[in-house]
Amino acid sequence: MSSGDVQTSEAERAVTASAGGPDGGAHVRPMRADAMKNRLRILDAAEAVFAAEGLSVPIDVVAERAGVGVGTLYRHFPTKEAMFEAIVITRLQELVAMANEAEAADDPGEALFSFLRELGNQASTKHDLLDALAVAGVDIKSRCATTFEDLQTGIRRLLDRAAACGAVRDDVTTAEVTGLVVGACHAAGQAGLGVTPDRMIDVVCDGLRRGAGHP
Amino acid sequence: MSSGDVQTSEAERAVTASAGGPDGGAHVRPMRADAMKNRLRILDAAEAVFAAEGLSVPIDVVAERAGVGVGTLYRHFPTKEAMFEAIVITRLQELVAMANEAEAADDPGEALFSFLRELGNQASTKHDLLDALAVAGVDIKSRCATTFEDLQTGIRRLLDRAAACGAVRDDVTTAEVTGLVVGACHAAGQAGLGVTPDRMIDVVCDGLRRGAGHP
DNA sequence: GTATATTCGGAGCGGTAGTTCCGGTTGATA
DNA sequence: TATCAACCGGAACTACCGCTCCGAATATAC
Repeated sequence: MSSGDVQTSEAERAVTASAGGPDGGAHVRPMRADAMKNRLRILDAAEAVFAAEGLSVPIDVVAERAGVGVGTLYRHFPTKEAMFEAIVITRLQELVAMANEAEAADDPGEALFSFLRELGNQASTKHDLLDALAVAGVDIKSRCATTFEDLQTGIRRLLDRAAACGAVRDDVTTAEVTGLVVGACHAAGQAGLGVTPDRMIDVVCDGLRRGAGHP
Repeated sequence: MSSGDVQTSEAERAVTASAGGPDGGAHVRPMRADAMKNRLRILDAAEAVFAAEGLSVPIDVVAERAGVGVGTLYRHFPTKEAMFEAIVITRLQELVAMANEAEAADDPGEALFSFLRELGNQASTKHDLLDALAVAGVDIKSRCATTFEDLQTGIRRLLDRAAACGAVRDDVTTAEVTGLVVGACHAAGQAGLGVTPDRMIDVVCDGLRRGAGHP
């Protein structure tokens, strides 16, 4: 249950630190006002642009949208991937929290299914989250790895609980379920064939229901 | 029913033309022996490399594997995409033929499901096919478009037939079914999480079975 | 054997994208 | 207000990739 506290670097938490007030460590002088303003603008721009275009968007686009030069951008984030992680990790945390909440629901089956639907909504709305989930497991590097494992754990709990009460089949893995949902979103993301992930996820949920073994 | 005859350019069919013997048109002198040998080596290398690495592989890799320079490669194929199409289109044609065969099967439901399983096998084995199917509908350009539409039609027939006899639900589209299968393969293609598409496609098939309306 | 058109090969061009560097600017401090 | 460290901006550097170009090599025809 280490999903609550997150590893954030000194530089990045400086925003909330000086925004929320003086924290314990006084040895780091607060960030300059213009620097902090720019940092927030960069984060806003990055969130919007990454959500709309995904990870493949050039970094200049983020800089332009934020009204900032690329140099400024690299002052705040050592690399493009670091910036990407800063955005994605909060999205993952939201999902983790959602999964933990769902665990308290009465109907284990419906708890799993509604979470999967929400996962589909998020993944098809935020293109960067979709990208992150699609390659999760490839490059296990980055701070996202921990949070992603938390998400995996949360989904596994939902899945196990639903399987234990016979709501879904018990021979599917967490990776397979997430793979199906993320895959559906990936297909839905393609323009030109007018497909929404909703019905595809319905099909997946129905498929999970079928063949449920021991009630 | 135009899935049998395929549009091939003059240059590309020259291989089979001069290999099989003199054809009708005598105004085109047969390709030089070394050129033909290289063309075949390029096609072999391209198929292997694209299957293993997908479309994103640099063209130098194909050239190196074929033991030729990139200049030679571009002599035979005007662009990288053309080479890619030359490989993918035959794969698509195989799938179209498979879909047409499946239409003659006794059990419409099982015909659809076994085809989807085979589609999954192909897509997860040949990485280039997966790439092509994943972006099908985005760039409707290229000669693949026609063949891809043939494939869509074939799948639609299987789907309609299965829905008509009540084997599967009747509210899903062809794009959704292919999206689910291709999405599953996409997830399975990620190394590190050890997932095969088989069981995911099983889940999809079960999901299609459920909610079948009018038998 | 010679002539010639065809083909080969890979250095190089142009464009893209991530990252660095440094002169100019500006907010914080006294 | 004056001083200075921190910060800004974008030109430039590096790496990569698709593609072109042209002198060298060679298969084919006579």
